[in-house]
Amino acid sequence: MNAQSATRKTFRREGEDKRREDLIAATLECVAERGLAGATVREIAQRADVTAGLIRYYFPTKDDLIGAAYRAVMNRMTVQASDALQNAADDPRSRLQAFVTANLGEPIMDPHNLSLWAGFIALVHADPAMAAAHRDGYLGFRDELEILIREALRAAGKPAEPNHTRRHAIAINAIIDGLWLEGCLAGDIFDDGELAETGVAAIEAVLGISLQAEGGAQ
Amino acid sequence: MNAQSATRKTFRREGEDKRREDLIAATLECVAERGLAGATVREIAQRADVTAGLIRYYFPTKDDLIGAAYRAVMNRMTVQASDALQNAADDPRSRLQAFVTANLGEPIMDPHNLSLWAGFIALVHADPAMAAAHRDGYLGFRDELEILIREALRAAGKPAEPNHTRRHAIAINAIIDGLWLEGCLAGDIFDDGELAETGVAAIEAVLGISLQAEGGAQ
DNA sequence: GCTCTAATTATGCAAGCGTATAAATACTCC
DNA sequence: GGAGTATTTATACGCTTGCATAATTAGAGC
Repeated sequence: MNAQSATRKTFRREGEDKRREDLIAATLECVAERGLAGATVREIAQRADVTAGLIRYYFPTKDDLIGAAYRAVMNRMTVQASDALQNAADDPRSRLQAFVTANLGEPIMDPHNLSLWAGFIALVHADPAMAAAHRDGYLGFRDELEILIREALRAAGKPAEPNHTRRHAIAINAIIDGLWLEGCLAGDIFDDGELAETGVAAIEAVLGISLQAEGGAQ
Repeated sequence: MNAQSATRKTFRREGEDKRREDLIAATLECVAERGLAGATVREIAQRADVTAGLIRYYFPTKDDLIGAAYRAVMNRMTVQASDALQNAADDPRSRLQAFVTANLGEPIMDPHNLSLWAGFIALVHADPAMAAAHRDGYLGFRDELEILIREALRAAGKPAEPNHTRRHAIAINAIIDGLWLEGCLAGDIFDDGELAETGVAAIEAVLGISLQAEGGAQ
């Protein structure tokens, strides 16, 4: 009978970094399409065009891969938001507006990102390490936001005491998170850009300033 | 050898409603403690002091049980928030404030609720039935909020056009959701009542009115 | 081109999963 | 108090999962 039926899979030896990235990317695809439960080692491997065993070669356990994927997503979102700042005007108010708008638009506001994020958040309660990772990310985000807020207030000629900026950062962080959530969950029931507009308007109200560079304080 | 070693489990026949509730409660315990992945039929059954097969007697499939549990959580939170309204003063502004404060305090703002909610949200993207269930819940909450907003604006002598109240409902819903999230995830880094205060202040700023009954419009 | 090694494949296993189904039993009704 | 039935237990099956490990091979270095 066919002597060469079971031919062994040919393969290339990739660099360690490249493989890791590919595996993480494949993981994200799986999670995006069928949720965390759909991200099995076999499915991930198939999508990365690799056999399942290789995953263990790069990640001690599946949870490590999942954790790496989580960090990758969070990092990606952070980088994308920072990119928006790079391209923003110099005026602090414009920068804050750009930051908000970036976080409430593509590609950050995406159902796939939410699925990943939610899947991990659900684990935070059970896994202290994951909880710490999350808290760091949250505080980092809020600190970045607080700086933007302080500078925007100053540019508008308003006082920016730590007491107030902390509270403002908490509230504005909530606005961004909440709108991001709404958009990810049911983006189709909102007009294009509606959430970003709503967010900017709400933030302007909270801070009592306009985020249009032209407009002044009060 | 011991003739009576394997004694069959004794049991009581419970009413249908009671059993369903018990099974849902057991499911919520499992999800809260170890995430959705920890909610296996066997674990749930054990916690409800019942054998696994019984679950299928009340729920055609495990997914049905999970869906029922999700609806139960959402319903519970909604009811708790509505209860707060029942006990609130008559003034529409007080009512809105009470609603916000209730959503940003115990027992609604609780890590367990977040774990449950997040675990389910992660499924929304993959499961259309769950997505529909969620959208209904979300829109119901927002509609209730929009009514409170409209009446608060009117009581303060401000115009309340549908265009504006819709936007306000979106923004304020985001504030509540976002702060709820922050509180659930890291309640210990906030002072008692800080999040509720922050939320009320932000909402007052967005609406341009005071929510203290004494204070007037503008 | 040969050798050596690290990267990759292939195979298997034990555990846990959801579900199906038959046997047992607690309760209801007469 | 005996019969009948709806509820519950018990058992088993087929799959899938994550993980381990042995066998292979691509590519680097000499």
